[in-house]
Amino acid sequence: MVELTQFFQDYLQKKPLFKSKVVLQSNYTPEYIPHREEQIQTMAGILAPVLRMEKPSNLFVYGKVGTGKTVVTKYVMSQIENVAKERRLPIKIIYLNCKLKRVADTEYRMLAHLAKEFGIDIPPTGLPTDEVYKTFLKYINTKKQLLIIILDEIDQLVKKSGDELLYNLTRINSELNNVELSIIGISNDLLFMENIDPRVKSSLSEEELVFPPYNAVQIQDILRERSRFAFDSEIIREGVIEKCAAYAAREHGDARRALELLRVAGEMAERKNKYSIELEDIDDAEEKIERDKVLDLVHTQPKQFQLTLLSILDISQNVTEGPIFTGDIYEIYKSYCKSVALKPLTQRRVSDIIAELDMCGIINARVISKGRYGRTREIRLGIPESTVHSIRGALKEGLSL
DNA sequence: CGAGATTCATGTGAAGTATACCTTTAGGCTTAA
DNA sequence: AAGCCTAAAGGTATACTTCACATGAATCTCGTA
Repeated sequence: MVELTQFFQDYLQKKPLFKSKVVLQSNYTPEYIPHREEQIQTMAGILAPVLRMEKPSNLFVYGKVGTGKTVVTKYVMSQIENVAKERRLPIKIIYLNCKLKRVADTEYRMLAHLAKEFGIDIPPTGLPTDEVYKTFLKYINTKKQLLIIILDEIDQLVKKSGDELLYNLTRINSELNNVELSIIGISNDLLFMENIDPRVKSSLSEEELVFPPYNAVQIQDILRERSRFAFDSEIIREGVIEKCAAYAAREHGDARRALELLRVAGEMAERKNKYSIELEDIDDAEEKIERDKVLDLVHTQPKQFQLTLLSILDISQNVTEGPIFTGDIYEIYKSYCKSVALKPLTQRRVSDIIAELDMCGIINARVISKGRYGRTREIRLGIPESTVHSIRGALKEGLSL
């Protein structure tokens, strides 16, 4: 006990490594966003009419992960909100991430979530979807106002629930007389609009904005800018920023990843009682991020998903080489179900689950034909070999195996 | 030898089922006039 | 008679199952050169 007290004492005595950790977190909206002046300007231009209480065009934002779509959008929105508040303009902006499982991944849930923003409670199930529409519309139509709805990662939603809901959304305006509603769709998938009903397409993307990936130098700028607020200057060793940027640029210029790398590297260093961030901390950070990402994702998934993943991990450890096939997974999965006393799902369902795991990026699955020997998914792990073991361990523990 | 038929192991779509939850409604009970 | 509560009826969303059919290249079959 005494030792622990001492430990905490020491901890507090120690000069903290971080000056401010928030600025490195992914939900932080910085004041200054390097290399996105153009996009900010354009977006501001498109949305400026709201301040005159005119409905701005619907906007569609494209760009790969970590190119600043969300940050820029949120930034512009907060600016608009500020002005609106100052002038007491009845403008309401709602941000909604459609990817979050069990939050907004169906039309119904998206609406329910939207409604919740207005303080309307919609039950998790039971109501007809168009009834929810009516309730929602009726409520927002009671007051004259301008509404901007931001649908982040909208491609995920449409992939799951079809593009009908987009059509419904675009039609909302004609049902309302007090309210003008604009939609900002954000998509990681550059080809997203290709397979969409042309009617919807034209009305939903009246304006489009493309975010190109950052290059390594730009990411360095971003990192420097943020670390200025996050750390004292002497903490970051030579080459650290460069290395973070290089790691992140390796894929396609994912700034979010770069920032996360830097933050976690800081945390690693802090835990090692160091007062500086060195190159090796970045490598540790990379591994930890990968592991945490999967773990976090996995823990929030239903047991069945966990079991399926565990089965995949199992095989990949035993069968070091070569791809994994659905049938093998299903066999192992079933045996695990037995030992956890859980009713196994059908192979049909497990097949879908595997497809979903693929969507999450934990695994890479693709359908191949093995000719005479049938047809199956060829599955490879999408996570580094080094983390497999610890993930597997954590999974087993979580399932009390 | 090569074109077409077969075959395997599973993908995939549609339709059905179970469950959990919703609103509506009708009946019964209580209460107050 | 009005008001309130309850339980049944009728409806929906979601996760899952069942059924049936689709796939597509390795392999087989068999007619032909």
